[in-house]
Amino acid sequence: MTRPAKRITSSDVARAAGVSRATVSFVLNDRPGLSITQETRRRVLEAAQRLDYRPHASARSLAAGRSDVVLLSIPDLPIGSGISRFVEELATALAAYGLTLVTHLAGAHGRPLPDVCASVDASAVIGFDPFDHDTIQALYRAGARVVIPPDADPPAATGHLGRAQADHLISRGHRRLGYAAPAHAGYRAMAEERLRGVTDACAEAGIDPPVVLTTTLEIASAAQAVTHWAERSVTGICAFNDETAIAVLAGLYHHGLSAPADLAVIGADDIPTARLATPPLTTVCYDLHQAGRQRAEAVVAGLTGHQDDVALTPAIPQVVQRSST
Amino acid sequence: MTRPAKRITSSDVARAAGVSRATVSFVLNDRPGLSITQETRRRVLEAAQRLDYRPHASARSLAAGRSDVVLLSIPDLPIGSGISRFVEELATALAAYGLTLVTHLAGAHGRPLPDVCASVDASAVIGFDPFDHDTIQALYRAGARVVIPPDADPPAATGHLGRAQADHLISRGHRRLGYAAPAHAGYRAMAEERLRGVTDACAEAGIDPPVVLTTTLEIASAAQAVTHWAERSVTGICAFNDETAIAVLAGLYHHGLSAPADLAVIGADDIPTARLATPPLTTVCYDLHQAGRQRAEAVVAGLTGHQDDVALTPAIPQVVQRSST
DNA sequence: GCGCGTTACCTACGCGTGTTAGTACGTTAA
DNA sequence: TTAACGTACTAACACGCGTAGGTAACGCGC
Repeated sequence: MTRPAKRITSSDVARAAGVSRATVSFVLNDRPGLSITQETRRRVLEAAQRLDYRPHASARSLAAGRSDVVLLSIPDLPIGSGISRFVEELATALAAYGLTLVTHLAGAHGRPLPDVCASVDASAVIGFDPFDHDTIQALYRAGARVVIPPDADPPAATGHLGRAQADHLISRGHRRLGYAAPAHAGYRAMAEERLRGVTDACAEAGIDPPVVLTTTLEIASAAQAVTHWAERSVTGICAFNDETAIAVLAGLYHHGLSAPADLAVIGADDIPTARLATPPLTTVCYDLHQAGRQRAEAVVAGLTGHQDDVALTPAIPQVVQRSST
Repeated sequence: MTRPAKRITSSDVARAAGVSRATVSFVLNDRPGLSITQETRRRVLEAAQRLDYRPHASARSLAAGRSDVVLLSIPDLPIGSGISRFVEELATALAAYGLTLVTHLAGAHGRPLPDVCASVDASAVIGFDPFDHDTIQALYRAGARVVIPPDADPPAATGHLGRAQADHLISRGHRRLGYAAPAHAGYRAMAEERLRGVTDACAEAGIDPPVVLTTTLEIASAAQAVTHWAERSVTGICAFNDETAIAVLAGLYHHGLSAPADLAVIGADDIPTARLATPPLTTVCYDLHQAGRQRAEAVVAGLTGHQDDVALTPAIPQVVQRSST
C-alpha cells in the first residue's frame, strides 16, 4: 500500500517560484488585465508543474463562489451503450471549457439528487427526465447555478424516437403496427414517452393505434408476443429499444419465422450488437454527438449568464437502415 | 426558467435557532463528548429542516480536510448493464455510510483521473483497471486518502475471467482454443489481462496457447476470423466479451455453421442480449453485487484508518451455462 | 522637484465550515 | 470562602484559495 503524499498548496508554488501567492493565482488563472513579466510567469508555471500542483477544488470553489463540476443525473435504468456515448461526448465538450463531468445514477436507494449536487458542489446539473419544480428549487438551493432541463419540452423530444420508428414502418407500407414494451419497471416512463410518439404517428397516418405487448428479454416471452401479434394481423413492430427488438427477432426465430418477411422489426438506440443480429437490426437513434455538444454549450451559456441565448432544439432521430425492415 | 435561490448558511440556522454557529455545527455533526440540551438540539434541527439547510460541501471539506465524495473511474468502454448493477450496489452501500458516489468515464479525450479527483475533491477513488504507481501517487497528491485498487493483485483477479472461460472449454474436452480479441483500442489493456488468464489455463492444462485473432463487431470481420480458426483446427473460442462472442456467432452463421457443433463459443460479462443470441450464449461473469459491497467496505475501512483490516478477495467468476458450448 | 501614469507585484480580507480553547454559571467538596 | 469540577454553550482561528486595493519603482513632461 502506497502512502498518501502531502498536499501541495499554492503557497508551496509561490515559495518555489520566489513570488507571492497572489501572483501564482494570477498566473495560473490567466487573469486578464494584469501585467505579469514573461519571466515571472515562466517561473511560476515551471514550479507548479515540477511540484505537480493542483488547486484544492474546495478552497477554490469556496473562494470563487463557483466550482467547475457538472453533474449528470442518469435515471435508474440499465445503462445502454447509447448513454455511454452521450456521456463521453458531453464530458469531452465540457472539458474543453475547463469543466469536469461526473455522473450519478439516480437509483431508488441512492441519495436524493439535491444532496448529491450539494456534496460535489456542482455548479450545473443535467438530467434526462424533466425535473419537477420542487427538485429544481432544491437544486438551486443546493448551490447549482444552471439546471438542464429547466422544465422545458424534452418529453416531446423523447417521443420523436417512437414517431420516427412508426413513420419508417408506415412509409414502407405497413398499416397495422405493434409496440414491444419492456417489462423492466425502471423503463416505464421512458417507454411510455416513446410509445406516445408511435401512437401519434399512427393517428396522423390514419391507421389504428399500435397493439402494445410487454415482453421480457426471454425468448419464450417474446415468442408468445409474436404469436399474439400474428393473430391480430400486425406486420410491423416498433420495439422500445434494441434489446427488446432483438428479443422479438429471437421470438420469430423460435417459430421458424424471420424478419422482415413475416414481421418487420425496428429497434431504438443502435447498440453494438444490433448489427450482429439475424437479420441485422434496423434501428433509430439520436445524433448523440450533437446532443452532447449542445448540452455542453447550454451549460456554458448558463454559467456565463447568457442562458437565454442557447435554445435546446430537440435532437432529431435518425433511422439506421439494416435488414430487419 | 426558475431563478436561483439564495444559499442558506449555518449562520442563518444559528440565528433562527437563537444559538451560536458552533452549536449548530455540533448538533448537526452529532459530535460526541459534548453536552447539548435536548431543547437546544431540537431547536437547531427544527430550524435547519425548516430552512432546508445543506452544508456547503466545499467549505466543509476545506475545514474538515475530508469530503464525503467517492469517485468511481470507469474505463473507456461501452458500459454494459453489469457495470450498472455494480455501480448501483456500490452507491447504495456507500450511501449507508454517508458517502456519495459519483462516476467518471475515463475516456481517451477526457481529463486525466487525478484532475477529476481534484475537481470533485474526492476522498476515495475506485477503479476497475489497476492504476500504475505514478497515477496512484498523483491521486494521493490530488487529495485522495484511499485508492482502490492500491496496486495489489487485481490484474490476477481480472485474469480469472479468462481462466474461467478456458477451464470451462477444456473441461468439455476442447484441446485447441482460440481467443477473440476486440479491435477497439480502449479495450486493449483489459483484453490482454483476460487473455493472460486463458493462456495460463492452457499452460496448466498442457495444451497449446490460444490462437489469438482480432475481430471488429462487423459480421464480415468475424467470419474471416472463423475461417482462420477452422484452418488451424480450433474447436473452442474464448471471446473477450459477450459482444465479441456474439460477433463470432454471427460469423459462424454467415458460413452456415453454428455453435457449439462447429465451434464452441464462450463470452464474458453476461449482457442482456447474451441469452437472446442464436444459440443463447454461454458466458462468465462476476458476482457484481458482492463486489460492490466489498469495495464499499474497503473504502470505509480505509477512510476510518483500518485499511489493513479489509482484504479485497478477488471476485470469483461464475459460468453461466447456455447453449453455445 | 512634483505630479501623473504605467508596470509589476504584494498585503490582506473573506468565502462557510470544523474545531480548539475558552467563558459563564451553576453545584459540590474542603 | 474558595477551589474544583461539570454543564452548556460561545469566540476565534484555520483550511486554501480568489481578488480588491495598495505600493514601490520607474519613466516622462514641465
